[in-house]
Order: sequence, then C-alpha cells, then structure tokens
Amino acid sequence: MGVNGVTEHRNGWPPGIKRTKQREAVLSVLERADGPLSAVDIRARTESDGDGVWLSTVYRILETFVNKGIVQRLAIMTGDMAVYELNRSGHRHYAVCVGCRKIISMDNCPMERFIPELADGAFRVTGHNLEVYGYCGDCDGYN
Amino acid sequence: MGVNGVTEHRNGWPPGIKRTKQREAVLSVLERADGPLSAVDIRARTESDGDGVWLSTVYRILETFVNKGIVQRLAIMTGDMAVYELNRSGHRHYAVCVGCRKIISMDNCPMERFIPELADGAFRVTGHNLEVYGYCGDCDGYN
DNA sequence: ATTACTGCAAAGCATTTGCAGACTG
DNA sequence: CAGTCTGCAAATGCTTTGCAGTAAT
Repeated sequence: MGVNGVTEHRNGWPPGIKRTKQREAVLSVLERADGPLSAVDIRARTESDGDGVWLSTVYRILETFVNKGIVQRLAIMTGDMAVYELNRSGHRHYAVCVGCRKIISMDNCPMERFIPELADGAFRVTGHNLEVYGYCGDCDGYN
Repeated sequence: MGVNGVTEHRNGWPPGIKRTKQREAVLSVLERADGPLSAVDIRARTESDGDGVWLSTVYRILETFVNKGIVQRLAIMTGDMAVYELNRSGHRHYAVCVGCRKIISMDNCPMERFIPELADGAFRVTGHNLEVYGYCGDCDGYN
C-alpha cells in the first residue's frame, strides 16, 4: 500500500525510537488511516488487526510519537476526545460537519501564503491549525 | 444570515434569555475579558467580583450562551481545558506561544477571503477556527 | 545486563448530570 | 404560579500515572 509519502521511515523505522510490537501496530494503523483518529479508535483498530494494544499504552506511544514529531495531535473539538494523525509532509486541514460529525480532509492549505504575513511581528510562527465548520452534502438542507 | 446579529444587548441584556444574577456575572466577566477564558477562569473572576458562581453552573450558562450564539467555544488546546470568548462581530483568531502558553489575539482574519473558495464543493461553510503556534518575543531565542 | 516499554489497576481532572429548593417572568 | 435556573454532590469519561514483570538493544 503506501500511496502516500510518509516522511523517511519507509523501509524501516523512525530513528531514535525503540521498536516494539505495540508501536509497530499503532504506526501501522496511523499509516492506513483515512483521517484523524482518537486513541480509542486506534486501540480498536489494533484489536481488529489481531494485535491488541492496551489503551494507556496507546496514549504513551502517541505521546512519544508526538514528541518525536512523527505524529500530530489536532485540536479538533468534535466531542471531547483528542485526535491524532501522521505528520505527513504536505499537511492537511479538516472540515468538520456540524450535522453528522464527519471529518472531511481538505487537500490544500490556504494558510501557507499567509504565514509570512504573520511572522513579521514579535512572533515566530512554527505551526498552525485550521478547522472549518459547516454542513456536508448529506446533512445540508436538513438544518 | 448576516443579520446585525447578537451584538444587540445594548440596554443590558440579550433577548430570549432569562436574567439571573449568575448569568449577569458570567457575561460581565466575558465582556471585560482580555482573551479567551476557561470555565475555571470565569468562576474565579466571578468570585473576585464578589458574586461566586458554582462551577457546574458556569458550564451550564456557557452552554446556554453558546447555543444562543452569544459565546463561542474555541478549539485551542492549551492544556486540556476548553476556552470561551464573547462572539464579537469581527471575529478573532489567536496565536498561542508554545513556550509560555500565552495567548495573543490577531486582529484580522486571513481566512475571510478564502472561505468562498472552500464553499464550492459539497460543503456549506458556517464557521471556522484557526490557531497559530510559535514563540512570542519573550520566549523566542530560548528554544 | 541494563534500560526502556507494556499490561494492568487505580488515580486525576475537566465536564456533565440528578435532584430539591430558589428565583424569574 | 409554572417553569426555569442554581447550588450541591455524585457520576462520567478521557487521560495520566505507579508499579512490577517483560522485552529490546
């Protein structure tokens, strides 16, 4: 599989991270994800894959991955669970449907050209987060 | 849409909302706020003002205000508490300092001119949320 | 062998909810 | 007066943490 260019760890393993069955399972889930996943989602998918990973371990692995820059924790507030995604090179943003809570990925980032504008003042920009809210095709018209 | 909106509580109170001492206290805090506040912040400020409001009541009031469109719940994930702000007409976005967690407001919204682009597909945009991360003047250089 | 990681249980903490009394319109 | 709102307490649910055994380098 792997249509996507996950940064460097193609043939092996991200450097500086101990390789364990559980971490492989979590990374594998994230690589195959179609959108951001919560810790609970990830745990469920590892179970479907045959390698159950304990929930607290999933949280610890995610924390490690985030610290290493492999994974990104998004700020989408759909419900109250944090969601995570692989930190792919060309980053994405998401549109959240207020009707059905579906998360739709937006391919391009309209912010790219504006970051320079913001960087002029006394603030060095290192990243950003954008979510768009609204109604998807299925839910529009009912609201 | 585009109606002059919620900013109508000129003679003191938004329409359609029962007026209680606690709601007045919360609204007053939000009106004087210099930035987004958490429920705990709000509760603390009502205490300083002399009118303590119970925390669960603050949450219920905020929920009511959000439903009425008076208040907005942001998706800033500084720590793990939700933060709220008055839904002022010209809306704002915030830059969050990764060093000291300070929240700096950005006066203009770079997204305004891009929402139309997004609205083309099967998605009707009703709102959006943007946060920029980086280092503020005080923290830059130390990281 | 040394050090880090995981399963598990239990604690933490923000937020929500149930209920009886108090208050608003 | 009827219906809503609040104080309070207890519950809920996501996330974190402590510990002892296990696995990786």
